[in-house]
Amino acid sequence: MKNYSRQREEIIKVVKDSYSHLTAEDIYMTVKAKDPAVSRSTVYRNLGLLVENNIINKISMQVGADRYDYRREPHNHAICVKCGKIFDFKYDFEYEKIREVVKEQTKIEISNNGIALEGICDSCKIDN
Amino acid sequence: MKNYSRQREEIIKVVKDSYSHLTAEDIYMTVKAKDPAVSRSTVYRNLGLLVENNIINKISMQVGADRYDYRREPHNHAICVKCGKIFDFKYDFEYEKIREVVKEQTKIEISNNGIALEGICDSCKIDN
DNA sequence: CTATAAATCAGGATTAATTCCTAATTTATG
DNA sequence: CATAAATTAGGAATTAATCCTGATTTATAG
Repeated sequence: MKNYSRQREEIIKVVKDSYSHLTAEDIYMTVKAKDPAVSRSTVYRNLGLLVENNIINKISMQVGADRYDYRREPHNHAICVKCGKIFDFKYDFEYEKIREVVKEQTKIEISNNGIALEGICDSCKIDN
Repeated sequence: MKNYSRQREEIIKVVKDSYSHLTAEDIYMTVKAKDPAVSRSTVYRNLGLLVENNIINKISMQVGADRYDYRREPHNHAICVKCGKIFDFKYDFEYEKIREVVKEQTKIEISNNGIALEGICDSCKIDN
């Protein structure tokens, strides 16, 4: 992340402007609409850099491709492991305290911007 | 999960006896040591069934293959997104209350057996 | 028991998502 | 303006997981 690039700016913009949870492919298609020369590897490389620099979050999924969202205020995700739908939910976790406890017990510096939980959504429960 | 199978029993045993977080490949290799005829697809198919039936947990990773662990008392995971190491940690989450809140807000029936957080572990922080 | 149906299997082909590689281009630096 | 550093496009390669087919095993019903 040392030099400016038009492509990276556009990728950030796409993720920032979307309030949903996009896949790399979604982002690639959207950027490509504006800049047809952009390549998939540029999208993947930049998404990786942006995650490393805590500008966006990566959500690893049990089903389908990873998702990305722009890092705003902390919020939580409930993910359906059948269809991959992601819902935001509110819950008053003590993020700071959790971070400290984890650091103390495991030496891991947590980067999560919320807590992700998994289960089965309503419509997947019906048609099983 | 209607019929008995020797292969499935052995897969359960491997996951149960290991107190670490195994990949499908780890499990395949261990089962194969006892039963050289077992196939990879049998391992994948059964792991899927066992997850669906809440006998084991699947941990989706930002790096490398998914991991599996036997479903014992609830416990939490801190995962290094660089090297993929998984550490257990203790924290007194109100699992039941969280489950209710998520159900109410999102209609998702949570299956998690604990909470997973991500970050960078000590040794990955040093050699970056 | 034996016949039939249902579930499971092995082995390998296929797919999906991501990473890696290379030579060309762009951006920063002095 | 010249050189070094960062980034790119495009496509090949890799990885993990799923899917397919015909054979085998297990359960069920007579």
